[in-house]
Amino acid sequence: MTSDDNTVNIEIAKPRYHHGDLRAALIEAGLRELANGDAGDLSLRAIARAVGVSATAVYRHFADKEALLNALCREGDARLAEASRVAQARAGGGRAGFEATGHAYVRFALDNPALFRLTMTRMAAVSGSGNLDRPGHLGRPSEGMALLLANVAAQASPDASAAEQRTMALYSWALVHGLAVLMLDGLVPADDALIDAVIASPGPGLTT
Amino acid sequence: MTSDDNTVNIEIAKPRYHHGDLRAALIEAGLRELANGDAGDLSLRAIARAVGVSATAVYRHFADKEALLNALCREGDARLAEASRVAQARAGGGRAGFEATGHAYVRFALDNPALFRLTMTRMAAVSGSGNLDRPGHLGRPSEGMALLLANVAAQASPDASAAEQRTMALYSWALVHGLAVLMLDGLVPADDALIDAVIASPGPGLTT
DNA sequence: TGTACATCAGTGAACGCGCGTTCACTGATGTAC
DNA sequence: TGTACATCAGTGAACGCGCGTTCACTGATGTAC
Repeated sequence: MTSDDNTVNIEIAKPRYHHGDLRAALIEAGLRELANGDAGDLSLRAIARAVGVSATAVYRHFADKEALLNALCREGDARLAEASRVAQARAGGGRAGFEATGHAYVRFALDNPALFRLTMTRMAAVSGSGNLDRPGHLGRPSEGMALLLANVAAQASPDASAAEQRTMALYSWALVHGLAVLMLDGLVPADDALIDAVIASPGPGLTT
Repeated sequence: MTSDDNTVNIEIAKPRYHHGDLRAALIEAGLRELANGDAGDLSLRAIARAVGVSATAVYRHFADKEALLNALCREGDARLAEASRVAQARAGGGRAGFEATGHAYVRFALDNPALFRLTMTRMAAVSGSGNLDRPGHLGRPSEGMALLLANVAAQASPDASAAEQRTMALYSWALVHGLAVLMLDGLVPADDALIDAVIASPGPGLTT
């Protein structure tokens, strides 16, 4: 101890990961990276680094990078679903419910751009490809979409055929999804009033 | 010439790039790579390789990788515009024109998934951010979108305000764009009949 | 309560890879006189 | 028509980088007796 040690030499515990659920911590860190992050950049090493763990440690919990990303995809879907549930609870059912969940969908995308992209891009592969076409199913391509689609179905006129209802659901999903992506890509200003205006619009309808 | 040279030793001209417009050839090769390709993978070196030229040669024609990708984006937009024009010419104006250009938009996306993604993702940056909000403009966020939007505008009821027309245009764009992206991501089956059904649908409308 | 041992979640070094970009260069093309 | 020279579009070697993944390992934890 001959050194110029006039500072209190706090021996900071090495920022190694010690206790708790590393798997969960990795997912959390992945989400954090996505939050700051440009979607495509996300690397396994960066996530491990963010947790303070060697890259190798990841393989104790995930088969490979793909598996980690898939877990993030599932988490994104769950969070989108939660946002939808909250919106639904506030707005009730019917048209208001549709508009609320639709708005929540777009908002979620704008608030979590990289996560939203990753989620949607991987969803089909993660959950077995899109099942909007499963006969008899209105479609629950992901937990996150279930409420939005249910609201559309609830609105459909009672004499609509199953196919018509399906088309209606897809129509609404496409509308909201497209709005989200256009705003994400900067092709349309990301503006709450604009979101509402579009979702509330009667649309072009049929003018023959 | 002592070797076992019983084959006709055709001295194949080194597949170097010699004549013509390397810039154009690089763009062409980039499009080809995108056609087989998973969007994010596209590398400058791969494109150069595809043309048969050293990676370094690219810098004679583009400032950097970014500039090359931007050129591909512009080309994608131009091709989408061309597809729209063809569809429009076949269908004429009015509702039929909208449906035709809308279908062409989705088809283009399905036929050129990586190019479509790259184009849309970069468009705002390439052409100066989205200008759907330029006052007085219906919006021409890209050459490729102009026709679709024009068709929507032509359909709008004559007493609609500028804001209403704008909303209507965005509505239709979002619908078509969303459909394209959902199909691209495998969340919805990529099916021409389904495209038509959605585009022709009156939509959920207003049920109060 | 104490000891022997298996399990398990981490470690750091190392691998091979392809990337974007720089550098000094070369050889063909075209122009001036 | 011939020579000198500038221009320009390519070249290949090299750079530093971060990546995903493998490997043999270590040290703490928990269980059996």
